[in-house]
Amino acid sequence: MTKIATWNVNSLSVRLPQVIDWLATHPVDALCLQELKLTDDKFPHQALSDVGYHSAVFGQKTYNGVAILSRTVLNDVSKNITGFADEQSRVISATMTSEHGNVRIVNGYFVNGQEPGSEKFAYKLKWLDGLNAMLKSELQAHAKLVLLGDFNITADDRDTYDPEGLRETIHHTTVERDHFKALMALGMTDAFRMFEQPEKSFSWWDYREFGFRRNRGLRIDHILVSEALKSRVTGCVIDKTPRKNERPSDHTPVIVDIA
DNA sequence: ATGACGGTGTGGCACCGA
Repeated sequence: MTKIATWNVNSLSVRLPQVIDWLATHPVDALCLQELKLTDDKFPHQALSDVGYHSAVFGQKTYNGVAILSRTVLNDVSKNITGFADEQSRVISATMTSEHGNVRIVNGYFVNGQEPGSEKFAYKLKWLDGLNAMLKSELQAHAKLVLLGDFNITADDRDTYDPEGLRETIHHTTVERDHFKALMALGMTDAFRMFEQPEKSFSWWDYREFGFRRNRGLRIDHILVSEALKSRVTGCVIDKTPRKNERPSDHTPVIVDIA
């Protein structure tokens, strides 16, 4: 069994103790992090190595920053989207060795986009096009591939607490969902939806207005698996428990099991 | 229509996230 997880930690400096606690109870083979909000030189390699993880890191000051933690050595690490000039540290890819042979991991902190029609929204769509192009070539090189992270997109109306009220707002627009579908069209499957799931399953809740307590959330953290892995996927769950911690991240981990 | 909460960097707040 190989377990791979994703978690937007919203500052690794603040959340490191929670990450280490979580790994103790959920000793996944790989954990992909987003929103490190720290530079490479501040990354806690030693603390994570002490609990058995190698790390590949692409950090940035204040914003963004992504990393892959793995029990086995990570090879062929690449940063950002090939062929897409980006000032922001949003993607890190690496190959992990597993019982299934090599598995390519593409870990992304997708652009938020702020508001449809804004410059940031235009950047989000261009970024998604760039990622799509990169994924196409990654899939040609690596049949067994996982694309995961904070997508900042709800895949459909099941992924939001208020489908009608939030229709065509950020994370909910048709054009964002079309870009999500375009990634799936490359041969990727949303692992979470391969299985029956509780209604109103979310991976993010606003800090404000008791968002978590009222389950006013979104499912925007996703794990997509390639065709070659799909038949081996035996489960995919959201672990809400870290959202109950003191000083939690606003996101919570998602885990996929590959038999 | 706005802000609400939390993180960062810097500064007595502004900016950003989703």
